[in-house]
Amino acid sequence: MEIPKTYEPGKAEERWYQHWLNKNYFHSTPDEREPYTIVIPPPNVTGVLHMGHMLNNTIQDVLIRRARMLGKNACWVPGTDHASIATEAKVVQKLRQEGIKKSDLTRDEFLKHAFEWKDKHGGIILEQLKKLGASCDWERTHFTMDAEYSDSVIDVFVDLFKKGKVYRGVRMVNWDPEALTAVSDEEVLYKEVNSRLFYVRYKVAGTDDEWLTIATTRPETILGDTAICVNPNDVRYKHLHGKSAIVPLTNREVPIIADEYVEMEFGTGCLKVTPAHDINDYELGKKFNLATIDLFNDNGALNAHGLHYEGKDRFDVRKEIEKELHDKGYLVKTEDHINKVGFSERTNAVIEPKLSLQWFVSMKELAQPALDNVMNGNIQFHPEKFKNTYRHWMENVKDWCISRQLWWGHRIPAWYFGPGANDYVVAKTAEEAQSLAKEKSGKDISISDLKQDEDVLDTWFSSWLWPISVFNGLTRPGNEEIKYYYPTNDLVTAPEIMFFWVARMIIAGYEYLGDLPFKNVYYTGIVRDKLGRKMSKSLGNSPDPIDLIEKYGADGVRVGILISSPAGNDLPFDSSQCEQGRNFTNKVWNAYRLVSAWEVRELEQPKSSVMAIEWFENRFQTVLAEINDLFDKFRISEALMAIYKLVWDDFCSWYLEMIKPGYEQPIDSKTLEATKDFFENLLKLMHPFTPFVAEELWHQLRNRAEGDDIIIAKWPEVKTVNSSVLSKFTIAEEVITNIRNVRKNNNIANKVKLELFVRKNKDVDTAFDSVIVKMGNLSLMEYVSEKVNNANSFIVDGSEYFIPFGDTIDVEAEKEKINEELTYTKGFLKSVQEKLKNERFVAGAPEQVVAVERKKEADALAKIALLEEKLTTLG
RNA sequence: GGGAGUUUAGCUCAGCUGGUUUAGAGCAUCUGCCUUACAAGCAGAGGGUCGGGGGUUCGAAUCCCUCAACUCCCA
Repeated sequence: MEIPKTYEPGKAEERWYQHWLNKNYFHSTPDEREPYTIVIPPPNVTGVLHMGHMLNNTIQDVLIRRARMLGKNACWVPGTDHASIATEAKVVQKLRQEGIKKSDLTRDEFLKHAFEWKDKHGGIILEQLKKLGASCDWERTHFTMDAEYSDSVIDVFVDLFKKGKVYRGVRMVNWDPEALTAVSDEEVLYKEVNSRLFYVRYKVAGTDDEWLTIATTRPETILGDTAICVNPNDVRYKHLHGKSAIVPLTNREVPIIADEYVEMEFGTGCLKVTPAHDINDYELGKKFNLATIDLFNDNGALNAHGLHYEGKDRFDVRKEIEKELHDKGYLVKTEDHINKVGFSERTNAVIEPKLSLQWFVSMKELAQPALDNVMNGNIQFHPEKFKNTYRHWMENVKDWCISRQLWWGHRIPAWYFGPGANDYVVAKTAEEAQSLAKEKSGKDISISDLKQDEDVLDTWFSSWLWPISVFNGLTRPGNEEIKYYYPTNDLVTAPEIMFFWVARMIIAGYEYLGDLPFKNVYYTGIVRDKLGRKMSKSLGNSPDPIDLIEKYGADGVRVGILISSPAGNDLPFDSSQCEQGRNFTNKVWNAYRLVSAWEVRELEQPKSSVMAIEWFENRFQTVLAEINDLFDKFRISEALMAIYKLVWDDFCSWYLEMIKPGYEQPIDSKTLEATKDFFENLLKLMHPFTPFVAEELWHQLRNRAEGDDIIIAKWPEVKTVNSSVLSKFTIAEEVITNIRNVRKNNNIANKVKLELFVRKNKDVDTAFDSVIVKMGNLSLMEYVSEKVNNANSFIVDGSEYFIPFGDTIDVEAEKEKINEELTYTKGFLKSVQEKLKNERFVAGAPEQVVAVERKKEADALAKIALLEEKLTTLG
């Protein structure tokens, strides 16, 4: 049967994925084995796969597949997140295209549309993950709005409320006037924008013509001013302390207060204070008991406090008020100014700090165990540098605003029974709420009198329970699965969501199960394009992962994306890396083609093959130990590189060439069997990274019994290494490379057999001579006591090697080469000798270090002598 | 404004508590080969004063200080 010259991934991938599914290999149930668990960072339910997912999920699959081979009960839980803001925005947009306004729908009608949308687009991303080869336990697929999951979210809200950790309060929130919702601090992007600084003068009350000038970037908020603030140390304004100023246009009188918060150098050193519309002013307002005047409607237009500007948008008012201030003589001047403005991550609207009644989680106490257990190493971050960032945040943690003015999500289980600020209860159901309300109010209240809070919970308020709720750890406490799978092992995610998600999962873990949610957190980098830009939909610079898989094969893409992505570093992605990955799968494919084509016969095993096998055995063991170590340290791409080199360089370029019989020659069975064993072990190491081609060749290489699949094969065992074999081979390798160089320099074809004479200057091990003869294509290898004239020569490990080829030798070129080597060696010798001449070095450095330097000196001296001798011979 | 991190070959990165490192790998580059496993390949080669400056030390890519550039987080 003709085996194709290049590996064709498409069909094999589909076949093997289906095979794995049929065999139920991805499914896990608790048993007596050690569990190994990963919960997927749930992608947005309506999302599509992008390169960031590819990186993230490939790493998870590598970890889970290796764990499976190590004999652990591997469980990778997949699922999706309802992503309230993003999904609701998409549904609103889709309805708008159909001419339906959200405001025309009831909550139930809107949710019906939303669920339709979710059913249509939801889960596409999970199907895409299958193409990548993700070995998730699909029977465990969860969605953050599934009934039982939602129960756990509501339970936690009620519980935290009972513990006094959830409270309702007026707070300055980041208001998105477009989405008409509060957004969390983390969803605000600060950008530098060119704006203007307006210098406006306020009259000092009780004077005829004394003015003070303030500088502001937001003149439209003047109408909400309730104080002027100066620095108490500012001599320019000392006389004004305790006086009042008249706010332009409104003619309101406001106090002049003094606080060190004001920077004397900024602007004029006078700050206008608008507690309703700036977080710092709000704090000042609290401190000085100032009035707050809220100027804006929810949509960013001015309300009645805005006087004649009522109903106009904040940015229009900025322009108009500038003109009015100017016309009335209040505007002193304007300056160009660069300041940072917050934008909504979702709608890109300018965020308006706004006082609003919201629900909060009080974080300080909850955060403590989460901080401690990362700092003390119970939970490990990879790379560790992220601990610093984490600590900084956790030590300064602020209360978490968890209410969102949206419909898509978990509705807040608070029920209002009256107009008073405290006329509400928190309960899971209307019935419970009713009895609580009766109790609280002392009145007879019917269910229809209760009005449930309109808001939903922040999406992260459900995803922080992910590692617990996918095992129903809250709704069915202490169940078999939560006991078995929790704490999970490794979490693979992006550093951007360290606070949104990672920190909060840790908090929830300690609060609800008294234990960490995972032992290791592996932070991936951001996938960037060649120009270093973050890959994003809006830039259109992100390749479609599915296209890449079709072009290079899933294995090729997996290798391409992992080959240069150390933990925590950004990954500049270029599709040429996938090409490298595809080439790798093809290389292995062809190695198989070679091995499969040999005809076995009962032959004596050549010496060179015996040595090759002994060498590769040891080489494999060495690299295996390295790979295991790299995995333990989460240095995934380095582990991949080690495997890549082991397969390509050691196995294909060296080992197979060493044992390869001549063209159309048979092979002895011992060598063939050993080779197939090696091949199997290599496939095992490859399998986590390139599962498809590994499974394919596993089955091609040998006839397999039912169920003998590489996905559940046993990861190779580490054995002790005979390092002397390795060092002997290194010398043989160097001799062979030198022979090849002689061929190349003299234009001698590979087919032409050469003679090699060796003058040993010390004991030379001859174990690999047969390998040298074969790989160098020698007709003769002989040990001599005299140097050989008219020969190309080289020195390896103190011995001289001669290849007579008098006719073509280029004496000048040869001399030049020797001189170059001589210069280098002399330079090297000099640096070593300088060290050794230094008495303080000899006295101060450890004995071993000095001994090493002495050996370097001796070797260099011997080499120089040989080189100089060669030069004289050449004349 | 506060904090953290990064800076080693054209690119992406190794190089642990300073000493077999006049610095390694992969890719890219260059040269020669279509040698029947693979040109998606083989063989060989070139390429870095380790961001600049200063210091500690017998010895610094590695430790300290300083300057510069870039990145991220927080306000």
